Amino acid sequence: MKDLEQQLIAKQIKPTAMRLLVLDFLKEQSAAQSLTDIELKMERTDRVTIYRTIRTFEENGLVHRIDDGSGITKFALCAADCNVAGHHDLHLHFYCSECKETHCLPKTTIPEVKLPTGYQLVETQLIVKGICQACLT
Amino acid sequence: MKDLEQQLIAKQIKPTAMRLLVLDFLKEQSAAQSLTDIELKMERTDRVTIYRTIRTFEENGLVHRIDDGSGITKFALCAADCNVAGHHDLHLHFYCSECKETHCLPKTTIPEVKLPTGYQLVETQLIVKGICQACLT
DNA sequence: ACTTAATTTGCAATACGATTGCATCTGCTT
DNA sequence: AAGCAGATGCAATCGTATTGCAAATTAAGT
Repeated sequence: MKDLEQQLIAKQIKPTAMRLLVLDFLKEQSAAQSLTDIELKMERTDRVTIYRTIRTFEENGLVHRIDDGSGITKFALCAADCNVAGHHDLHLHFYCSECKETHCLPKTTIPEVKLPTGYQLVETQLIVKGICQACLT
Repeated sequence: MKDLEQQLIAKQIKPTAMRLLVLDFLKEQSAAQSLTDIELKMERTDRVTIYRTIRTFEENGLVHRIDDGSGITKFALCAADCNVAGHHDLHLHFYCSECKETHCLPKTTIPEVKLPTGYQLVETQLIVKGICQACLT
């Protein structure tokens, strides 16, 4: 548990019991989780607390928000080298229309986009939909 | 008005008064519109009717749905060469964090993405966030 | 340990977009 | 003109996101 605490402290987040539990939970997940996912899969939880915990995590650059087009916001732990200032998702997200799970694909980089003149780019977000490994077999 | 009717008929949509009004409205917009946008900007409208009208348009490949990450689904007319079978957005969408408007940038094509083996791609969706021309000046 | 101040947590309540059910209306067919 | 199918409008519901407030917990000082 000590390492979880350290991880929170490193991001200037006070390590409360709840936060440790949520962080621990998120670490075990391979797919991005919605608030409802977390609420249902964890025991003895209050939705609002999860909501605020995740929001704190997000503000401090510990998790990033993913909008995979399903209409439900999901969250996943940031990579170790994420920092608060620019923790935009530089990797793409894969949404499986079969199992409805969303996975981060950090290995796959986002190709650079050239915008028409006059547009100033701040963030690029790439969602790829298809069928994932597990569902293909 | 005749051309609007033709446009609906060409997509196998029965040209009712409501549908002509909505199509006409959409044609005048430069930015993608949410249901609420349409409801508020058009007069004498019922949200549900707009909802179903837009859904019909979408199913018949007349408009496409845009999830720009704002949490609110928006819609825009498809380009002329869209067809029902594969009217996935092959262009990218630009979301201005200043004016909150979402514009289609049909001229800018989506770079090809190479997925890890085992993933089967169906659709690619690219949202770029930043500041648009109008808001920069 | 004890008190106090500041966060955090949990419950209730609200806001809002999306969606459905159903009754009515409209327009076309016979 | 009657009948029928689809379109429309209203009421109601669902689910997620979000806020207010009081109780509980944590951190800090004595």
